[in-house]
Amino acid sequence: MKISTKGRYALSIMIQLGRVYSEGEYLSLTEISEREHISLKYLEKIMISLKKADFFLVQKGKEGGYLLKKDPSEISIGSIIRAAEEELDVVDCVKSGGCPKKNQCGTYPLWKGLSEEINLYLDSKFLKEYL
Amino acid sequence: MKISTKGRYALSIMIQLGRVYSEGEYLSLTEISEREHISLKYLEKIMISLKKADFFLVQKGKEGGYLLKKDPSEISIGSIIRAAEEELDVVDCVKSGGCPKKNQCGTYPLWKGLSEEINLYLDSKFLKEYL
DNA sequence: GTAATTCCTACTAAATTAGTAGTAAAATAG
DNA sequence: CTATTTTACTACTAATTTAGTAGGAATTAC
Repeated sequence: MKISTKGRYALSIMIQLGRVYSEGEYLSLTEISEREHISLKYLEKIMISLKKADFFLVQKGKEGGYLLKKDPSEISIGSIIRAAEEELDVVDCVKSGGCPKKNQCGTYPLWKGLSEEINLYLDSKFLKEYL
Repeated sequence: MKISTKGRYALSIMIQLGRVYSEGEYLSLTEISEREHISLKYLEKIMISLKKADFFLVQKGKEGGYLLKKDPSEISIGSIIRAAEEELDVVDCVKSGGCPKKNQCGTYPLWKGLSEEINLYLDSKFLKEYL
Protein backbone atom coordinates (compact mmCIF):
# COMPACT_ATOMS: atom_id res chain seq x y z
CA MET A 1 0.00 0.00 0.00
CA LYS A 2 2.67 2.48 -1.00
CA ILE A 3 2.37 5.71 -2.93
CA SER A 4 4.81 5.29 -5.82
CA THR A 5 7.80 7.56 -6.25
CA LYS A 6 6.09 8.65 -9.43
CA GLY A 7 3.25 10.00 -7.32
CA ARG A 8 5.58 11.67 -4.85
CA TYR A 9 7.67 13.23 -7.62
CA ALA A 10 4.52 14.44 -9.33
CA LEU A 11 3.63 16.28 -6.17
CA SER A 12 7.14 17.79 -6.07
CA ILE A 13 6.69 19.08 -9.60
CA MET A 14 3.34 20.61 -8.71
CA ILE A 15 4.76 22.22 -5.58
CA GLN A 16 7.54 23.88 -7.57
CA LEU A 17 5.04 25.13 -10.13
CA GLY A 18 2.74 26.26 -7.35
CA ARG A 19 5.48 28.37 -5.78
CA VAL A 20 6.00 30.45 -8.92
CA TYR A 21 2.36 30.52 -9.99
CA SER A 22 1.70 34.08 -8.85
CA GLU A 23 4.65 35.40 -10.88
CA GLY A 24 2.99 34.16 -14.05
CA GLU A 25 6.28 32.86 -15.49
CA TYR A 26 6.86 29.55 -17.17
CA LEU A 27 9.08 27.16 -15.23
CA SER A 28 11.09 24.54 -17.15
CA LEU A 29 11.65 20.92 -16.20
CA THR A 30 15.41 21.58 -16.30
CA GLU A 31 14.89 24.07 -13.49
CA ILE A 32 12.63 21.71 -11.51
CA SER A 33 15.12 18.90 -12.07
CA GLU A 34 17.86 20.98 -10.45
CA ARG A 35 15.71 22.17 -7.55
CA GLU A 36 14.37 18.72 -6.69
CA HIS A 37 17.39 16.62 -7.71
CA ILE A 38 15.32 14.38 -9.96
CA SER A 39 16.56 13.43 -13.43
CA LEU A 40 15.15 15.49 -16.28
CA LYS A 41 14.27 12.37 -18.24
CA TYR A 42 12.22 10.93 -15.41
CA LEU A 43 10.42 14.23 -14.88
CA GLU A 44 9.51 14.30 -18.57
CA LYS A 45 7.96 10.90 -18.21
CA ILE A 46 5.94 11.84 -15.15
CA MET A 47 4.83 14.99 -16.94
CA ILE A 48 3.14 12.87 -19.62
CA SER A 49 0.72 11.62 -16.96
CA LEU A 50 0.20 14.99 -15.34
CA LYS A 51 -0.54 16.70 -18.65
CA LYS A 52 -3.55 14.44 -19.15
CA ALA A 53 -5.13 16.14 -16.14
CA ASP A 54 -4.85 19.45 -17.98
CA PHE A 55 -3.07 21.25 -15.15
CA PHE A 56 -0.79 23.39 -17.32
CA LEU A 57 -0.27 26.07 -19.87
CA VAL A 58 2.71 24.95 -21.93
CA GLN A 59 5.33 27.06 -23.63
CA LYS A 60 7.73 25.19 -25.90
CA GLY A 61 11.21 26.30 -26.85
CA LYS A 62 13.65 28.66 -25.21
CA GLU A 63 12.44 30.38 -22.04
CA GLY A 64 9.60 27.92 -22.12
CA GLY A 65 8.18 25.52 -19.58
CA TYR A 66 4.96 25.02 -17.68
CA LEU A 67 2.59 27.31 -15.82
CA LEU A 68 -0.36 26.21 -13.71
CA LYS A 69 -3.74 27.02 -15.18
CA LYS A 70 -5.44 27.28 -11.80
CA ASP A 71 -4.54 28.75 -8.43
CA PRO A 72 -2.85 26.23 -6.09
CA SER A 73 -5.71 26.71 -3.66
CA GLU A 74 -8.02 25.11 -6.23
CA ILE A 75 -5.86 22.09 -7.09
CA SER A 76 -6.52 19.12 -4.83
CA ILE A 77 -3.79 16.68 -3.89
CA GLY A 78 -6.18 13.91 -4.90
CA SER A 79 -6.35 15.18 -8.47
CA ILE A 80 -2.54 15.23 -8.63
CA ILE A 81 -2.02 11.75 -7.24
CA ARG A 82 -4.80 10.27 -9.34
CA ALA A 83 -3.20 11.77 -12.45
CA ALA A 84 0.22 10.38 -11.55
CA GLU A 85 -0.81 6.96 -10.29
CA GLU A 86 -3.53 6.66 -12.96
CA GLU A 87 -5.91 5.48 -10.24
CA LEU A 88 -6.19 5.49 -6.51
CA ASP A 89 -8.31 2.44 -5.86
CA VAL A 90 -7.04 -0.29 -3.57
CA VAL A 91 -8.45 -3.07 -5.75
CA ASP A 92 -9.20 -3.24 -9.47
CA CYS A 93 -12.76 -4.46 -9.02
CA VAL A 94 -13.77 -1.03 -7.72
CA LYS A 95 -13.20 0.83 -10.95
CA SER A 96 -15.84 1.36 -13.60
CA GLY A 97 -16.63 -1.85 -15.43
CA GLY A 98 -14.77 -3.64 -12.64
CA CYS A 99 -15.55 -7.10 -11.38
CA PRO A 100 -18.81 -8.65 -12.58
CA LYS A 101 -19.27 -10.46 -9.28
CA LYS A 102 -18.98 -7.36 -7.13
CA ASN A 103 -22.57 -7.60 -5.94
CA GLN A 104 -22.07 -11.10 -4.57
CA CYS A 105 -18.64 -10.31 -3.19
CA GLY A 106 -18.47 -10.10 0.58
CA THR A 107 -15.40 -7.92 0.73
CA TYR A 108 -16.20 -5.57 -2.13
CA PRO A 109 -17.83 -3.01 0.21
CA LEU A 110 -14.69 -3.01 2.33
CA TRP A 111 -12.36 -2.10 -0.54
CA LYS A 112 -14.85 0.26 -2.07
CA GLY A 113 -15.16 2.03 1.27
CA LEU A 114 -11.41 2.23 1.74
CA SER A 115 -10.88 3.64 -1.75
CA GLU A 116 -13.52 6.28 -1.08
CA GLU A 117 -11.91 7.16 2.22
CA ILE A 118 -8.52 7.68 0.58
CA ASN A 119 -9.92 9.77 -2.24
CA LEU A 120 -11.97 11.86 0.15
CA TYR A 121 -8.96 12.56 2.33
CA LEU A 122 -6.71 13.55 -0.56
CA ASP A 123 -9.44 15.65 -2.14
CA SER A 124 -9.75 17.62 1.09
CA LYS A 125 -6.12 18.75 0.85
CA PHE A 126 -4.97 21.39 -1.62
CA LEU A 127 -1.67 22.20 -3.24
CA LYS A 128 -1.52 25.61 -1.59
CA GLU A 129 -1.10 23.99 1.83
CA TYR A 130 2.19 22.39 0.79
CA LEU A 131 4.06 25.20 -0.99
CA MET B 1 -1.94 2.11 -4.16
CA LYS B 2 -3.15 -1.44 -4.41
CA ILE B 3 -3.80 -3.96 -1.69
CA SER B 4 -1.67 -6.97 -2.68
CA THR B 5 -3.22 -10.32 -3.48
CA LYS B 6 -1.36 -11.54 -0.42
CA GLY B 7 -3.45 -9.16 1.67
CA ARG B 8 -6.68 -10.19 -0.03
CA TYR B 9 -5.91 -13.88 0.30
CA ALA B 10 -5.01 -13.38 3.94
CA LEU B 11 -8.47 -11.97 4.48
CA SER B 12 -9.99 -14.98 2.66
CA ILE B 13 -8.15 -17.31 5.02
CA MET B 14 -9.40 -15.40 8.03
CA ILE B 15 -12.95 -15.39 6.71
CA GLN B 16 -12.92 -19.18 6.32
CA LEU B 17 -11.52 -19.60 9.82
CA GLY B 18 -14.05 -17.12 11.15
CA ARG B 19 -16.94 -19.11 9.70
CA VAL B 20 -16.04 -22.26 11.64
CA TYR B 21 -14.82 -20.50 14.78
CA SER B 22 -17.91 -21.22 16.83
CA GLU B 23 -17.66 -24.96 16.13
CA GLY B 24 -14.27 -25.02 17.83
CA GLU B 25 -12.78 -27.31 15.20
CA TYR B 26 -9.42 -26.98 13.54
CA LEU B 27 -9.56 -26.14 9.83
CA SER B 28 -6.67 -27.19 7.58
CA LEU B 29 -5.07 -25.20 4.79
CA THR B 30 -5.92 -28.05 2.41
CA GLU B 31 -9.56 -27.40 3.14
CA ILE B 32 -9.21 -23.62 2.77
CA SER B 33 -7.27 -24.14 -0.43
CA GLU B 34 -10.18 -26.09 -1.91
CA ARG B 35 -12.85 -23.68 -0.72
CA GLU B 36 -11.05 -20.57 -1.95
CA HIS B 37 -9.29 -22.05 -4.99
CA ILE B 38 -5.88 -20.81 -3.91
CA SER B 39 -2.83 -23.07 -4.09
CA LEU B 40 -1.90 -24.77 -0.83
CA LYS B 41 1.71 -23.72 -1.17
CA TYR B 42 0.82 -20.07 -1.51
CA LEU B 43 -1.51 -20.25 1.46
CA GLU B 44 1.30 -21.74 3.54
CA LYS B 45 3.47 -18.81 2.66
CA ILE B 46 0.82 -16.25 3.56
CA MET B 47 0.25 -18.12 6.81
CA ILE B 48 3.84 -17.43 7.86
CA SER B 49 2.98 -13.73 7.99
CA LEU B 50 -0.37 -14.20 9.67
CA LYS B 51 1.05 -16.43 12.38
CA LYS B 52 3.29 -13.59 13.54
CA ALA B 53 0.14 -11.73 14.56
CA ASP B 54 -0.71 -14.63 16.87
CA PHE B 55 -4.20 -15.13 15.52
CA PHE B 56 -4.28 -18.93 15.80
CA LEU B 57 -4.20 -22.05 17.84
CA VAL B 58 -2.30 -24.61 15.77
CA GLN B 59 -2.79 -28.35 15.63
CA LYS B 60 -0.27 -30.30 13.57
CA GLY B 61 -0.85 -33.69 11.99
CA LYS B 62 -3.97 -35.56 11.03
CA GLU B 63 -7.27 -33.76 11.66
CA GLY B 64 -5.15 -30.72 12.41
CA GLY B 65 -5.16 -27.15 11.16
CA TYR B 66 -5.82 -23.72 12.57
CA LEU B 67 -8.40 -22.29 14.95
CA LEU B 68 -8.88 -18.60 15.75
CA LYS B 69 -7.88 -17.61 19.27
CA LYS B 70 -10.35 -14.75 19.41
CA ASP B 71 -13.94 -14.19 18.35
CA PRO B 72 -14.24 -12.73 14.82
CA SER B 73 -16.01 -9.73 16.34
CA GLU B 74 -12.76 -8.84 18.10
CA ILE B 75 -10.41 -9.20 15.13
CA SER B 76 -10.07 -5.99 13.13
CA ILE B 77 -9.50 -6.03 9.39
CA GLY B 78 -6.63 -3.61 9.99
CA SER B 79 -4.79 -6.15 12.13
CA ILE B 80 -5.17 -8.77 9.38
CA ILE B 81 -4.00 -6.56 6.53
CA ARG B 82 -1.11 -5.15 8.56
CA ALA B 83 0.02 -8.71 9.34
CA ALA B 84 -0.16 -9.75 5.69
CA GLU B 85 1.27 -6.63 4.09
CA GLU B 86 3.79 -6.18 6.90
CA GLU B 87 2.84 -2.48 7.05
CA LEU B 88 0.08 -0.25 5.90
CA ASP B 89 1.85 3.09 5.54
CA VAL B 90 1.77 4.91 2.23
CA VAL B 91 5.40 6.06 2.53
CA ASP B 92 8.38 4.57 4.36
CA CYS B 93 9.29 7.80 6.15
CA VAL B 94 6.20 7.43 8.34
CA LYS B 95 7.31 4.31 10.16
CA SER B 96 9.28 4.33 13.40
CA GLY B 97 12.83 5.43 12.83
CA GLY B 98 11.71 6.67 9.43
CA CYS B 99 13.14 9.64 7.62
CA PRO B 100 15.45 11.89 9.63
CA LYS B 101 14.25 14.96 7.76
CA LYS B 102 10.56 14.37 8.47
CA ASN B 103 10.28 17.52 10.57
CA GLN B 104 11.49 19.75 7.74
CA CYS B 105 9.53 17.85 5.12
CA GLY B 106 6.55 19.75 3.74
CA THR B 107 4.64 16.70 2.59
CA TYR B 108 5.33 14.43 5.58
CA PRO B 109 2.10 15.50 7.35
CA LEU B 110 0.13 14.62 4.24
CA TRP B 111 1.39 11.03 4.05
CA LYS B 112 1.27 10.61 7.79
CA GLY B 113 -2.33 11.78 7.77
CA LEU B 114 -3.27 9.47 4.93
CA SER B 115 -1.68 6.46 6.61
CA GLU B 116 -3.56 7.22 9.79
CA GLU B 117 -6.79 7.56 7.87
CA ILE B 118 -6.34 4.15 6.24
CA ASN B 119 -5.43 2.43 9.48
CA LEU B 120 -8.32 4.04 11.30
CA TYR B 121 -10.78 2.93 8.66
CA LEU B 122 -9.56 -0.66 8.58
CA ASP B 123 -9.42 -0.82 12.36
CA SER B 124 -13.07 0.18 12.52
CA LYS B 125 -14.10 -2.91 10.53
CA PHE B 126 -14.13 -6.36 12.05
CA LEU B 127 -13.87 -9.86 10.64
CA LYS B 128 -17.35 -10.76 11.85
CA GLU B 129 -18.88 -8.29 9.38
CA TYR B 130 -17.47 -10.23 6.41
CA LEU B 131 -18.23 -13.87 7.24
C1' DG C 1 20.95 29.89 -36.68
C1' DT C 2 21.66 28.40 -32.21
C1' DA C 3 20.47 27.16 -27.72
C1' DA C 4 16.87 25.75 -24.81
C1' DT C 5 13.00 23.63 -24.37
C1' DT C 6 8.85 20.30 -24.90
C1' DC C 7 7.38 16.05 -27.27
C1' DC C 8 7.68 11.30 -28.76
C1' DT C 9 9.21 6.50 -29.02
C1' DA C 10 11.70 2.95 -27.46
C1' DC C 11 14.54 0.68 -24.36
C1' DT C 12 16.82 -1.32 -19.90
C1' DA C 13 17.33 -2.18 -15.05
C1' DA C 14 15.76 -2.90 -10.53
C1' DA C 15 12.60 -4.21 -7.27
C1' DT C 16 8.57 -6.28 -5.75
C1' DT C 17 5.03 -9.55 -5.89
C1' DA C 18 3.32 -13.96 -6.95
C1' DG C 19 3.80 -18.60 -7.01
C1' DT C 20 6.29 -23.37 -6.85
C1' DA C 21 9.11 -27.40 -5.06
C1' DG C 22 10.86 -30.50 -1.95
C1' DT C 23 11.57 -32.15 2.47
C1' DA C 24 11.53 -32.41 7.60
C1' DA C 25 8.93 -32.68 11.78
C1' DA C 26 4.85 -33.45 14.41
C1' DA C 27 0.61 -35.63 15.58
C1' DT C 28 -3.09 -38.73 15.18
C1' DA C 29 -6.10 -42.53 13.67
C1' DG C 30 -6.29 -47.05 13.19
C1' DC D 1 3.98 -48.90 15.28
C1' DT D 2 3.05 -47.33 10.91
C1' DA D 3 0.75 -44.89 7.31
C1' DT D 4 -1.25 -40.60 6.63
C1' DT D 5 -2.17 -35.97 7.21
C1' DT D 6 -0.87 -31.85 8.40
C1' DT D 7 2.20 -27.80 9.69
C1' DA D 8 7.09 -25.88 9.33
C1' DC D 9 11.09 -24.67 6.95
C1' DT D 10 14.22 -23.49 3.12
C1' DA D 11 15.09 -22.39 -1.27
C1' DC D 12 13.96 -21.41 -5.71
C1' DT D 13 11.64 -19.33 -10.22
C1' DA D 14 8.46 -16.55 -12.84
C1' DA D 15 5.75 -12.62 -13.70
C1' DT D 16 4.65 -8.01 -13.17
C1' DT D 17 5.30 -3.45 -11.94
C1' DT D 18 8.06 0.41 -11.04
C1' DA D 19 11.96 3.15 -11.88
C1' DG D 20 14.99 5.15 -14.79
C1' DT D 21 17.63 6.04 -19.38
C1' DA D 22 18.59 7.26 -24.41
C1' DG D 23 18.22 9.60 -28.56
C1' DG D 24 16.28 12.49 -31.53
C1' DA D 25 12.29 15.50 -33.68
C1' DA D 26 9.63 19.73 -33.31
C1' DT D 27 9.20 24.36 -31.56
C1' DT D 28 10.44 28.96 -30.14
C1' DA D 29 13.01 33.16 -28.20
C1' DC D 30 16.68 35.84 -28.95
